[in-house]
Amino acid sequence: MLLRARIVETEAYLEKDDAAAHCSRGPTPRAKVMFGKAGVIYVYYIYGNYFMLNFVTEKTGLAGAVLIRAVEPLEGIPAMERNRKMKVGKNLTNGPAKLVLALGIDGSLNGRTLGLPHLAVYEGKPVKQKDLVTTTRIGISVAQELPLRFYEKGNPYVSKK
DNA sequence: TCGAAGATTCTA
DNA sequence: AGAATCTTCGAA
Repeated sequence: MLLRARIVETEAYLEKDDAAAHCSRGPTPRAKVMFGKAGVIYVYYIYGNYFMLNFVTEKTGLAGAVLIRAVEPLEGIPAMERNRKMKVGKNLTNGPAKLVLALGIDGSLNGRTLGLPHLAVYEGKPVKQKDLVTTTRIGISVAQELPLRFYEKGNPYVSKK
């Protein structure tokens, strides 16, 4: 079953001067994959229930990742709805834990490199410059002032506060 | 070891 | 507005 979706909201987590990033306290057991090479998948477990999907962005030895906060479903939507196991409507993939569930992702992808058959990223329909909105990040208690959240203006699958 | 906090979501 | 739920990490 092929599932496809378009990334419409992301947040960046940096190595330097970003206390909200898991890598800010060095390569702990959890955060060490953030110090790997670009293109590695970082999936972590949080709040006793959810997985979050990130892609490592910096070269080996430097830390950094992009959190995928929301996607627009394109193909395999019935399967995604089944994966969510509840009534969802437009809430199918409009949040970081929701999209992980819809796409059938779990911790087994952590540390693996992007690519088929498990998970691949391709260049898709670009976000127009005028529709690219930059704001502060959501759900963190430190470094809240950094403008590191990016989303497509008007897209119904962007997460709500 | 222990305890607090957490890149959230759902229900009431 | 608050609970659910358990891993992670730093301090003791």
